[in-house]
Amino acid sequence: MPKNPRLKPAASPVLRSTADFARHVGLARTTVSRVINGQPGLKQKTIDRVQRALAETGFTPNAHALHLKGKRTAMVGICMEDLLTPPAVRKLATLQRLLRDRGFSSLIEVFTPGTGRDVVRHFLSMRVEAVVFIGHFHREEIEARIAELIAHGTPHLVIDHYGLKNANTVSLDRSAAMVALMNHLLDLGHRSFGLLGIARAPASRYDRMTGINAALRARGLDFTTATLSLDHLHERRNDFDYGRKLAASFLAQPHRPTVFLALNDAIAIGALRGLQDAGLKVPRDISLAGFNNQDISSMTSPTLTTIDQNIEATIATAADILLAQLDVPPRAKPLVHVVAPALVVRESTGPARVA
Amino acid sequence: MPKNPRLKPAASPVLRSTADFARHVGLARTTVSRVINGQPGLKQKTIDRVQRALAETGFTPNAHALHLKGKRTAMVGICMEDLLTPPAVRKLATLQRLLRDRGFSSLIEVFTPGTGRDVVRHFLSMRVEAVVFIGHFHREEIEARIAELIAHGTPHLVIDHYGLKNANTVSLDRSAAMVALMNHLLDLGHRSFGLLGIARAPASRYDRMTGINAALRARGLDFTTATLSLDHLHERRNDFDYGRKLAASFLAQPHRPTVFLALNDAIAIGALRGLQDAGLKVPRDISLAGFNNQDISSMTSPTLTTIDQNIEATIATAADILLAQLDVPPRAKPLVHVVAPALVVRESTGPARVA
DNA sequence: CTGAAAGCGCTTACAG
DNA sequence: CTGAAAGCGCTTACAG
Repeated sequence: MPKNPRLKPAASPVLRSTADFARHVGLARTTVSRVINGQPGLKQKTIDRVQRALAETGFTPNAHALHLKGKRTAMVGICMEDLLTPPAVRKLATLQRLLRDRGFSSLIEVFTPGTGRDVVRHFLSMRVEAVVFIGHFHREEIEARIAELIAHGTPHLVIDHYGLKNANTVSLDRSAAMVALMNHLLDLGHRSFGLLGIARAPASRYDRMTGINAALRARGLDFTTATLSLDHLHERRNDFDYGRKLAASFLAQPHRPTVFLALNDAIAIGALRGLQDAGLKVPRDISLAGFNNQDISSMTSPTLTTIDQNIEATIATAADILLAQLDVPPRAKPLVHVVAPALVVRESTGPARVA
Repeated sequence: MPKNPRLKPAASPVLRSTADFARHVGLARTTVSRVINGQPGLKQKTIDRVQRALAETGFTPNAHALHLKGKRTAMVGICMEDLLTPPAVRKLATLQRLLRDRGFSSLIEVFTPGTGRDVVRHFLSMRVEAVVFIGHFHREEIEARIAELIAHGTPHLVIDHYGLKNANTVSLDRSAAMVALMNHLLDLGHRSFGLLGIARAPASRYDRMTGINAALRARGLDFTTATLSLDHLHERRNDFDYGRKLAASFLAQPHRPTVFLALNDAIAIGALRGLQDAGLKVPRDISLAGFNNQDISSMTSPTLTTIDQNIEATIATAADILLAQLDVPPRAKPLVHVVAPALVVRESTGPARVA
């Protein structure tokens, strides 16, 4: 092995094709191909010779040529809404690992508004065997992409965006999550709920709003009088700082809810900081709940009551559903799977403070 | 357009090749190819006809065939140490975005111990134009991979692992980071330092230990008496919980340092929780510093003194270095770039408590 | 302006 | 047991 390969490129010219390689070993391309693919009926001596040269030169057959010849690409395209929110990244990491374990490599792209078409086109041109979407997307854009995939006969799966037309989906029952959380809070005496970053209008039967509404109705409470949202006062960011600002705005109001329900743990932790900055104690003065059960939620003071998405199980299911679609005629009806969440009660929720 | 494409596959058979497509439009493959590649000298009417059919059918040329014909793959392989630590993911997200902006797609794989060979082989078989490693790897394994890439004439870059033989690297000057932090703490009167998750032996001139040593020596202090590490008492995890456990172990010791230096923000925040659980106030009773300046570090109570890696600038530099290697003869000497960190002083560090 | 032919790097019948 | 030939889906000279 040369000491500095950069200075002696001539010593071992790069072998670019089986033709190059076969010439180098002194055999026919066919023979080389057979050894590489482990086909029977070769002299052990020939096999050894090729294997040794393979190891020495590090020659790798061109995957593109293999795929042209009909070998499956074993690639899955993954469209991410973003690579910044911890739960989304954790889903990606889990899915990537599961796919890798089953021999698939992942082509990962971020699907920013307007680029969806190009991303899916790129996946199709790479002849991926399936496409996964992780996140919540612009409805019409993703539905158009899915129609395109269906027309091409390429299986798809959407993780986290329930209610898309003709789409195979795996998504969390956020309604059930909120029912569980609301019941916990209602039992603690809470009747006035501040919503942090949670959209007002119910969008589907598995949305948070649906659950909040249902839980209130079941106790004979009215949504409009029981909830308050100040989301419109700040630029939407869904991060710590947004939560902190929202908390500050609530404290500037005359009427203060007895509990905050946050869209995610980041907003909840930001709100916690905002409340503590104002000298309030959680949960003595006000209760607080997050969503996602990120690791950090058990490290704050107080620790955070939150919802666990059960990501490992969700993604395992998703991988199964996805791979089951391969090599099988497409289903007539889309497959819709809903995952149950788990309420995690910690220190940040307590009895409602009597006004 | 059919209402439900799944039920009428016969209505629009999937077009798999330019031959299929050309037949569908009633033209020669050559002509279709020329339209797709925007070559001159075609009747506008022909161009329109092809474009329309392209839009209607959603036909996408097979990328593998294109690459076989010599078209560049415009792919970059990215090897990640893991997809779980926030700074690593942020680097990945930033790099992926920059590469995409310049027309490259990213093939992302997690490089777990022992899989390095397969990962790099896969990248080579896909004929990626360059390979990036993000993280800190098993030294011999990554050096072998880099030698392989060099032998294949494929450019590479390692982000975050300084001191690899013959490797192009971009890495943070962690030594300078620790010097800045130590000087800040020494000025506050600290003389006894608890190290949380920070390796004891200096590994290179840009390592944390090098900086800690240098800062102590400059004040005439002895490393052995000035620092204490209890890392060995718990299973290494580098997460919140590891920090919490380490803090508890320190509190069980007879002699308590006046400040904790943590490997990262997660360990620092876990330690903060551990200290608070024991009824201690930070920084009144003990000071605490993290590393990475994650968003969360400005939301804790107290907010965390930490080090900013300046990830955006680092990755921008990395992308420039990487892409500059393309279409250019390989450099004789490896390129080694070191990035300067920034100390971020917040509430968690204060004057040393007098014993 | 359009089409038939060669060739990219492979594998797979088919001959020897 | 090994090798020459065809063909996967493209593009690019080269003819018409």
